[in-house]
Amino acid sequence: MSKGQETKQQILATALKIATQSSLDNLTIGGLAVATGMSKSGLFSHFKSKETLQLNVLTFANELFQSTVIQPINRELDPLGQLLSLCENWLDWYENQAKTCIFISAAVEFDDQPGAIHDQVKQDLANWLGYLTHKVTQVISAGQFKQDVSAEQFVFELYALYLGSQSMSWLGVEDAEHSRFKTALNQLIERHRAEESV
Amino acid sequence: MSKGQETKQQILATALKIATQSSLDNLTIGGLAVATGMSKSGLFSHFKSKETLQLNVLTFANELFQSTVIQPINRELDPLGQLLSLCENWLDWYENQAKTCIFISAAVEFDDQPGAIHDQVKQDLANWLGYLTHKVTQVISAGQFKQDVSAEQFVFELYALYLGSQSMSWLGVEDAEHSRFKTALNQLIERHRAEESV
DNA sequence: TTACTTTTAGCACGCTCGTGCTATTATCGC
DNA sequence: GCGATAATAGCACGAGCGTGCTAAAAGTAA
Repeated sequence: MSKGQETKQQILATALKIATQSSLDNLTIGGLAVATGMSKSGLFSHFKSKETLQLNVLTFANELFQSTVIQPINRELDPLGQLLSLCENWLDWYENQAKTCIFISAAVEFDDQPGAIHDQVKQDLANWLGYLTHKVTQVISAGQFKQDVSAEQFVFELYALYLGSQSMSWLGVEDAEHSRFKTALNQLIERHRAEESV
Repeated sequence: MSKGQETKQQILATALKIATQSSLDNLTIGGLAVATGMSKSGLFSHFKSKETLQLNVLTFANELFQSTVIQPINRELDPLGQLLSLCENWLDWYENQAKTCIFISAAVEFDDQPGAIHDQVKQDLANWLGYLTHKVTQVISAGQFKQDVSAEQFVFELYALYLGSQSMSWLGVEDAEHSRFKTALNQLIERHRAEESV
């Protein structure tokens, strides 16, 4: 990797940290330059525009999400085990970052603001929910969930719980162990579990 | 009401619309001045700072929330009926606005940004969730929910569904009738309903 | 080492923001 | 109607933003 690519990755790591703590559109070239110890224009020349920078941050976040949430799940577990493992990694994701998920806050911030970033965030979220749906479908096929379970409805409720847990922990109501989330998740799973597999 | 108070309310109505469509901290004095047809400084003198303006917008939103969501519920219904009525009004709230709830987006935008607005939004959300919890407690006391139901856990799940519905409809997955939300809400209620009241 | 390319810094620009100051205009109690 | 008070407009400021342009420095291959 050339020197340029190297510092570019380092810039993006810092940018992701800032964008997560603050927000993707409060991310400022000048602020990022200070945080990385570079000059504003030196940093800027890596990305030809702020929008490109933001898109690169999203790509960087995606790669990190892939490698810390999706990739580490044990493929030898049964489908339900994989789903549960995925949920744990997913919780860790927002816990290890600044208690917020950049995709979710970016979705809120750019919901009204059409453009490339809006589209990208939407795509990223849709991809992730699609992946979850795929996994739930596997659980159903494996006979661990009832056959008439709607994977889409299940994922909706799961995703809702995730959002709720984040919002509640921001309010200082949800505890560090995500008790409310886990209680609800267990009930959600028990409700859908096939009888013979209980 | 004096002329000043009158135009101030009108400004706040416009400001709420903008802040809901866009966001509370993207709300700009200049933009609001154009939207109301006033001069920047003329508008500014109503509020001594931008922060005061934003706080006033929150107060205005609270009053509107009170009068359109909380106040209209029929007090003669039984507790569960009141809770359901509340949920319907709550759905209408974010549906009638720009498909987003200003409190929720403000909570996301100011989660990292300490200050008066952060505190106010947090307080507002906590108040609302507290009110919901109070209502659920009444449903339990009235014997319509099982006696061992945790009102806090119930409200957590209800609130999570609300967030989920909003996020999903932004993604274009949830339909206009909030099918996923309503399906989940029905199940949530049935799960907690006392046997003898089914 | 040399020649070429890539990476970085310095500087300036136009723009928008929040906010003060001063004057003008409208409102309202007497 | 008049005089005091409140509301509004005009204007300017300093700061921060994204973004170009040009030169210097660092990296890289021969």
